[in-house]
Amino acid sequence: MEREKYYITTAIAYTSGKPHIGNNYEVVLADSIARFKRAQGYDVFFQTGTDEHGQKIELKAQEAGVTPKAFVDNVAGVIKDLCDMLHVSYDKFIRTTDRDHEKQVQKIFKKLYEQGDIYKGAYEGLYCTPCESFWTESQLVDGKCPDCGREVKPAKEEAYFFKMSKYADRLIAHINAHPEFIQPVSRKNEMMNNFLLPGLQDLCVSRTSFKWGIPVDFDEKHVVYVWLDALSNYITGIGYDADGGSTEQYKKLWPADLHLIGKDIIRFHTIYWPIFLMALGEPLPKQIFGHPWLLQGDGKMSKSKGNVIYADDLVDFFGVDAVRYFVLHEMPFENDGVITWELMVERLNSDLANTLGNLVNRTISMTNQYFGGVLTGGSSTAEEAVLDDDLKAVVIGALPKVSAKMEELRAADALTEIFALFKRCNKYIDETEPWKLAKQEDKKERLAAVLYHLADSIVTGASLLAPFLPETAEKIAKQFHTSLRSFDELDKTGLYPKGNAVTKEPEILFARQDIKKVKEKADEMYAARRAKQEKAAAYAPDVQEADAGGAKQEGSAADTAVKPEITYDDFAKLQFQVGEIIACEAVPKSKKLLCSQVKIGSQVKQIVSGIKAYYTPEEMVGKKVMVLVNLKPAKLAGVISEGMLLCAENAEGQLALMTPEKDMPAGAEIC
RNA sequence: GGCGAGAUAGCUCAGUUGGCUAGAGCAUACGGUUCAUACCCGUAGUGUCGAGGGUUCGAAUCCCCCUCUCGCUACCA
Repeated sequence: MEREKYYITTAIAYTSGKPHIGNNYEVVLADSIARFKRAQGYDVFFQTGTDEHGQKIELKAQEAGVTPKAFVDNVAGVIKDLCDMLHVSYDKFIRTTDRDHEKQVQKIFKKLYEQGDIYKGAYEGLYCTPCESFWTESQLVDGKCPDCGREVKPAKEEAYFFKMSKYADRLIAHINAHPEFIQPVSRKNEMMNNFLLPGLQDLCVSRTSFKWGIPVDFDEKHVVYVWLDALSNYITGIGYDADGGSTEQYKKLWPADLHLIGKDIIRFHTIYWPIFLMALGEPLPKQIFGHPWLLQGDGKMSKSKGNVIYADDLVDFFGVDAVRYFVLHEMPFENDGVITWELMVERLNSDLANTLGNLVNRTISMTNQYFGGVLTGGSSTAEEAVLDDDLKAVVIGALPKVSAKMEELRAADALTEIFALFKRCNKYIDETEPWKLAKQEDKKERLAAVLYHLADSIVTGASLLAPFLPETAEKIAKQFHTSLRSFDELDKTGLYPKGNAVTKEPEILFARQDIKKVKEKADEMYAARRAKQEKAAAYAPDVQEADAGGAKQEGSAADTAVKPEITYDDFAKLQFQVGEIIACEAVPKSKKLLCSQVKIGSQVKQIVSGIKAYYTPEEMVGKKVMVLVNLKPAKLAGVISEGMLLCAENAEGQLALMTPEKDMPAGAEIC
């Protein structure tokens, strides 16, 4: 009988830099699901990989003085190494720079173009030449450019568009008919209310502003939009062919059973991707799960502080399985999880060292002390066996419970169920008191039986644990000189071979850690990293933060998108002056806006700025700031704004007002 | 501003269609035990179930309103 297939994917990681631990969560969760499904007997195919095109990478490479290809080769290598280090059992690691992927994306683009879903169009309509910007009717202020107030005229810039609206109704129907399609369900409403029900805009699926992408083969000025490129990996990786020559593997695996992604890219996966697939005439993936994030709790993670936690740091400190356990256990289902060194140590000590490690250790130790390591099986009276039956019931009941949790993708709860089994074993030891039995000559058989049941139960527990902590499960089996069991044997007890001997030298599975020492070590590591960073500020893609799952913020503080060169005349059109804030208040009905009265020379202008998150109205007053004064007035949240306060903005979007370095009068020209 | 989610023990959360003295884990205290990684087992807790009002024999659970938090989205000149 042929086994049922299960195709699972993660988002492919964007190769702009090394991902931190929060990003590795996804691939560990996917791995646990994949391993669990394999253990359940499914024919699993697990794909992960890297997303390597886009302007941001082009810029990063430029900055580093290397070719984009060299840049992504490096980062993709780092990402793959992290996967391997975390024992991620992917079947395929796809890169969007793989030749066959690129070729298929070109074919897909062409196919969609030829059948009319992609059309050559333009940024419709109203163009302001000096600003080099397109505007829609609704964006105009008094029929003129909202930026400079000049006339706009109808114009076109060539680009390819995808007819999203054509498929919107079908997608809405599909989502309504398949409540499990978008998980967690709360995300479904967001997609419906924000995008689908208001009406989908056609999506621009090509770019001409940069080169690092897959060229449109029939129109080489254009490269394919990164999301069309990246999303296609799920089918190109398993042998899809747009010309109808898809492989047997593709026919078997598609549609995917699960796309595991971060909650930030749900929109691309639940709207654009399904519509692309509809256009290609392919079935939709069965389920898309947008998981929450694992955030660093003790202070903001930042490159400059050097306190970003990477998976390899944690592995170095605690070992692979402790890290896997932490990210799986600490991540709830819908809310973001938190990672701190304290929490990490707490979980490790409490669950892994105390409950599990100590259980294995004490069982083996007693077996050695009382029976020279041999588990004969022993025998019990009917009265004694009552305790055993209770233990066995828990052991046998474990697999169904764990499976039910995994069915809902609740890995954290599944782990809790497994640990309930180990806790039950500890309790069993207390109930049976082997050390007392050991002192009674006539209880030898009972003692042997107790230890046998323990060993037998622990091996079952370890087998359940294997998808989550593969290395630990193997270690446990090895200490009992046996092998892990397959899931279809887990409804039985008494499988441990009688007469078998356990190891003479039990190994500590997880050493307890002291939080103070761990913190000290972490601080040392941060300090060392800062020092190293200062030295090599230039080319260090492996210490830069990344956007996991293909999030593409164009440009960061360090390297923002490059704007076209301007002439001195262009510059001279802008008038900057020093302004003094004489009054300031929050704009009602607005979350981010402050309204300031700014004295500039003899006049006072009212200026609205989106800086409420960074300045209180009180601290604004009295500040001398840099003002763009000849900006056309505009209404913001119903309030007139007659200029712009200039700020510096960092990668996190935090703002700082620009002030003169020496005291200058309000109204002083900035030139 | 629009849409949505949430506010329960010190911490993280569970609480099905309203029903007996509101639960789990971790942390804390006490007791037991000693095979074991100062470990394990047991017991004990404290909670105005965010504020107020209403429906009901009865509400953490339903309705109204308020406060706060969060998510998506728009805006952020």
